[in-house]
Amino acid sequence: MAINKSTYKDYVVTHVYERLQKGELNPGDQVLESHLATELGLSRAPIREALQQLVGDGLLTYKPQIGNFVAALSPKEIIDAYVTRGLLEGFAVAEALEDFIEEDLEDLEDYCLLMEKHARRGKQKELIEIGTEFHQLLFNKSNNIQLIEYTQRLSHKLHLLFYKHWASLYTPEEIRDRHQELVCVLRSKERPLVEQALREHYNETGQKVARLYEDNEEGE
Amino acid sequence: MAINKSTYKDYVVTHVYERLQKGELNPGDQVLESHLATELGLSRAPIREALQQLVGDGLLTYKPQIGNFVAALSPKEIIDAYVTRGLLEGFAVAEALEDFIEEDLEDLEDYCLLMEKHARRGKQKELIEIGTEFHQLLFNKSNNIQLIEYTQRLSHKLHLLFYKHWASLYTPEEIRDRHQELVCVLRSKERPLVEQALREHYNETGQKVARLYEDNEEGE
DNA sequence: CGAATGTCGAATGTCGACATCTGCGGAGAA
DNA sequence: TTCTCCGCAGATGTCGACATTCGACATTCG
Repeated sequence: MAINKSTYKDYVVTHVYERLQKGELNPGDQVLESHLATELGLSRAPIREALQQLVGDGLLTYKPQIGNFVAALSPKEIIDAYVTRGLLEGFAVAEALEDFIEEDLEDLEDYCLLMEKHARRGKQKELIEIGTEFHQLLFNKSNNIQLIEYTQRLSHKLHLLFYKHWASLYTPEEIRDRHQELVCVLRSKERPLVEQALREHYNETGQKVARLYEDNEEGE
Repeated sequence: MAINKSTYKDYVVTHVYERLQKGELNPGDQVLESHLATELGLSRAPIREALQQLVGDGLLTYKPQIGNFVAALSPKEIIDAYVTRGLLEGFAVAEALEDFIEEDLEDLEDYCLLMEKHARRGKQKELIEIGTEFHQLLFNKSNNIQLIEYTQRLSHKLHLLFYKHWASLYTPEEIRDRHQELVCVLRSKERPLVEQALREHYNETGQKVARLYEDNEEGE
């Protein structure tokens, strides 16, 4: 696990991340403070702080006097989140368009091939890791702190809530082509094209993920 | 103020908002838990929860083992925040372009005139109120929950940190014209134009606000 | 006299206990 | 039998106290 920098809060946050990734916590589940407290050998204070941070990140929803629950996004909310992600990343990349040098683009192309390879071999974990790094390379070129913060948050939220589906959405060829096309558009250095391409990249994925959750209607 | 729904946390948050609006809390100031606790007659627990939420909203910055401070944005960060605001609101409006009916546009034009009037008479509070409502009308037409959440948050942050300058940035005529132009572009129903107009609307303001903070270099 | 160091006060981090509220389940009456 | 009401766990909300860490002042040595 990560180094225990200063407080227990980050440790608890990390722990919940892992529980989410392992699928031990699923959308709609209640996250009990006392349970986490005994599990980690802490009091409820640092647990509560960690949960509050997770609520701020959108991973949990908080109902006063009742508790915290793993976010259960409706199909519409899933699409909304992905659309917003596309908007943010598209703009971030467009703003930093001039900073992408040939070397960066070649690295990105390498990632495309790597993703295809991992997808073919069913190495889901590696596939997702490379995919995440691909997009991090993109929006981290921006030097707009505010923009990066929001993009990072949203990226994190989508990652933890939906990463488990990512390997089943596209065929290995599609994965490669979709990302390869982004690199091509980047090469063109045409700002509007870049923004549009990234928006559609995420719109498409959002639609697909949302379709997986079509039945579960838990509106309020 | 809003109804005190259930817990003290929201009460504390509201209290800090008011302190910020009254100028009793300024960028860089440390926000002491114990001070707030005695001031409100509460223990530190609900205070800490409220402060954490404010950190999540970007109004405070948190330094482990040291404390919470009112966010002191550098000029660059101010510009970044406004640019991001323009991006979000521009997209939100563009997405809901078809939902703006003539009546909405006329309401918006009324607001333009009202803003000019209040500005002329030095009614700062009313001016800001109408200005906020103007932009709320814009982005609240969107039905993208995720987008609205981020826009709302950022709007709130900028409001509390910089609203005090808003009346001194533009002349009454400029205020009217700037917003009138937004309505005109809205009328054109041209998506790219609308996005671009709102981006520039906020870019301009961001530049102006940032200039006010050019001296205060408090890097870390 | 200036700089490094020891010590003290204060603020945050954490804890365990109590107060309050929610939801469930059983007992009793129509 | 079924509906209603009451009371009981168990969860969150809040509190006061202790532990730990940071910053500043005072002291001491070069």
